[in-house]
Amino acid sequence: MQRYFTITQLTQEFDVTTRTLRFYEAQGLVTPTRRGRQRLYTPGDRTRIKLILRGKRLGFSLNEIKEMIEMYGSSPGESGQLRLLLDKIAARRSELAEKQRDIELTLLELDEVEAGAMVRMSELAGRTRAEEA
Amino acid sequence: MQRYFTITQLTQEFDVTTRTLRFYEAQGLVTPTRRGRQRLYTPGDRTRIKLILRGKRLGFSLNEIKEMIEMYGSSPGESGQLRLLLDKIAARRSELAEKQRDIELTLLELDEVEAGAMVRMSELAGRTRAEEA
DNA sequence: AGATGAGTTGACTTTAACGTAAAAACACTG
DNA sequence: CAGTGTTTTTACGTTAAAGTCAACTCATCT
Repeated sequence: MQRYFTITQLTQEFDVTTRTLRFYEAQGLVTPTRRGRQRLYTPGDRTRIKLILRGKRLGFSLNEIKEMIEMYGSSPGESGQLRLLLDKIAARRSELAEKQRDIELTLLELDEVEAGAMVRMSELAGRTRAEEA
Repeated sequence: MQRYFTITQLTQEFDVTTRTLRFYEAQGLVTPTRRGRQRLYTPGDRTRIKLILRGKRLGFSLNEIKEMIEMYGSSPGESGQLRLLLDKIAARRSELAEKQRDIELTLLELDEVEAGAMVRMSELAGRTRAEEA
């Protein structure tokens, strides 16, 4: 049961460079503790990195990702801030829903392209058999 | 029934700048015809622009998008090329599937954040009623 | 003819997200 | 204790995807 991860452990696990992790730190996306100069990443830091990379795969910018991550930790005491938080959540949800639709459409189009390719494939096979005969 | 779109029509419809559309053209992503110097976009060009923007929303780079768009138009006559095409399709599909999973996870987390916020909200409401009494 | 407005080209600038290289600090290993 | 490997800081470079600005063309309106 390991309490801390070194930077290289994480770069290997997530296939990123140290430069990348330090950059994320400079942007305030993670804040590993230090033993002397050395960075020590907690399991919590590791989770945040996972969130960051997931956000990137979905095409969010680091700034957007930062906002989302901050939503996770925040528990605003004031009702106005709570409303703002709920609004942000709703906004993100509809963005994600749009991405879902985009994916569905793209998958459908891939189906069509593939179907076309299969047809061509069988045409080729037929021609080959004909030539063999 | 309009055969052509001007560049500004499309910038308004898709909320992009002319610079953007010209840039996409320079990258070979669209190739509007010309009347003199002026660009004329066909409905087909318009569709391609839609595809580009959809790709961007999903976090694909313009190069990746170009590859995908070229897949659509391609009908390779040779079986090796066909295999390559099918492989690319499969690769894209799994990428998209990963994005779908990423979205699901993110949505679940948003649910949690929202639930937390609702709890806080009702706490605040309770306190307010208590103070009124 | 002059002004107005849409469109074009070309060049330079910007921003995000890192890459790369240099120099120095530590930790161990023979 | 010299050498080796890992990590750190600092600083400059790079790439993708446009933004911005200037000068120009062309058609149209007055």
